[in-house]
Amino acid sequence: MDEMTYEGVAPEELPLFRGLPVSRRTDLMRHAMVHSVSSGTVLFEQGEVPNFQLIVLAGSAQLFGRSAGGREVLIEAVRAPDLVIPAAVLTGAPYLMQARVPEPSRFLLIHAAAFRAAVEEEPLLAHAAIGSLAAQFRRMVRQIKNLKLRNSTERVGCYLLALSKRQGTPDRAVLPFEKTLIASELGITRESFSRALSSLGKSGIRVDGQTIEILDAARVAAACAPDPLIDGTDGEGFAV
Amino acid sequence: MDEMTYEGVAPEELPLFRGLPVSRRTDLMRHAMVHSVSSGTVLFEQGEVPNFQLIVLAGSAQLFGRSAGGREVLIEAVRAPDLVIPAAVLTGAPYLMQARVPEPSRFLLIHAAAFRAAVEEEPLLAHAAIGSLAAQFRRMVRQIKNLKLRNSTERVGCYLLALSKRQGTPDRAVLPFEKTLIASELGITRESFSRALSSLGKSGIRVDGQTIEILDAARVAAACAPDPLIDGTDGEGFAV
DNA sequence: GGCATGCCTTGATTTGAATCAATGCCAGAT
DNA sequence: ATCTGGCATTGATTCAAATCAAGGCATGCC
Repeated sequence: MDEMTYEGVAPEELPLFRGLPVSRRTDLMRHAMVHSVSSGTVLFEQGEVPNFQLIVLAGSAQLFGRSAGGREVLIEAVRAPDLVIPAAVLTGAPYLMQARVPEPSRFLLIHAAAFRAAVEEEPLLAHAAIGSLAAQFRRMVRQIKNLKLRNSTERVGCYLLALSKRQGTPDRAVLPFEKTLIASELGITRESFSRALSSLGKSGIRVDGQTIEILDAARVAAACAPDPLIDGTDGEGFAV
Repeated sequence: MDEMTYEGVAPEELPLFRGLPVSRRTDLMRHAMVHSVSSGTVLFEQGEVPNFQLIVLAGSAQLFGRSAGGREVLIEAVRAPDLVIPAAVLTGAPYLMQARVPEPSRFLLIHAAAFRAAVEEEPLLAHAAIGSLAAQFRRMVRQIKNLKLRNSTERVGCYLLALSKRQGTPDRAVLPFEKTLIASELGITRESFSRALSSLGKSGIRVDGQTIEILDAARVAAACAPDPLIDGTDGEGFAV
């Protein structure tokens, strides 16, 4: 299929809404709309107070942290289906990150007040919000451990191993976005990322554009000490 | 008062339980117990599956991340009254951090399954859990921004400014624990922390043991570029 | 007292990563 | 086909922070 721009779920099919009383769902949908946005769109800026709970129906959003000096780093990518920073929306606190869209994507926007009210009253929604919040919290903890306990080469190596595992291809990994972005996600410069990749060459890694061949995963693991409590994912305990 | 070892709230007075149907509260308390623990106690290890939701009634808990190599860093301190990593308990996923107690403290322990069930069914509890999760998520995001966007001296300077503000003493800050620990929280070595403090001397800071005099907060701020979206706290939106 | 022990500071040195700079390599536009 | 702009690599160099090493200053203990 070409024009696969808009894959993903229809709003009514969201696991988030599964099992919800029909009245509740229609009520929520009255305070909601679907937005299709093109690559590059800024969804919100850091410092803004949330107006909507955004839900990724298709595509993804990238969350950036920016310093006063204008330097910008990728903190997280949110993929469909998930909530975009429920922590800010549910507390009504200003966003700590900017959200941008790296590919054509579709979002469900629910007015913040309506979403908060619905979560307060509806245990199933609360459950979904808790699942999303918990998963996001744990991703942040993993990232902090990664930053504090590993050097840059280890971070890169473990990133590749985790990626290949997630993609189901033990002998290679395809980078999901530009190397510069990945570098900032890993807390290093693009140059250091490039050097880390080439220094992993002696552990059995070959770089070909966005594709990284992993010739000897065991050797990479020996060099980088992957750890399920840092690199793992929690699986789909709570779908949204 | 001497013997102020056990300050803090009584379990029945927890905001968490405020407004809860009495039946629910007694039901929860049947699955709960209060534990008073001495300094140094390990509450749980990273990798363990949670048995209890721990709630800090008095004192605090420190959360550490450990690498395979045995290196250990402070990730967060949880102070009364708050939940200790609801993210792990509510998802049933293994702890990503070890919890230790740095001072005599008192905890309420609620059996994990009972706590999960209660949160599922009781909107008020769900609300409290969401508030705690959201606040903790945001603290992690701030920490990541701090690590990725600042150098070590900036981190130390902003830490001191935030501390003095939190303590209500604009002209000084009292370090809440050993410098080695704070250093690991800030992602640097104790030596670098010490050097950062002395290099902040030329911005108007004097070190006297655990007390740091801030002679000229404006100059420190100029050197370290504090940012409410990194150093701020969200206030007590959701008390637990 | 004297002497461990733990925590911190300071200095010397090394090292990992950032920065600076140049070049290469596309994909898309003309 | 040639130009162009964005991204990536590579090398040279600088710089920040870690590491290594020594000493200081408490506190508690015998």
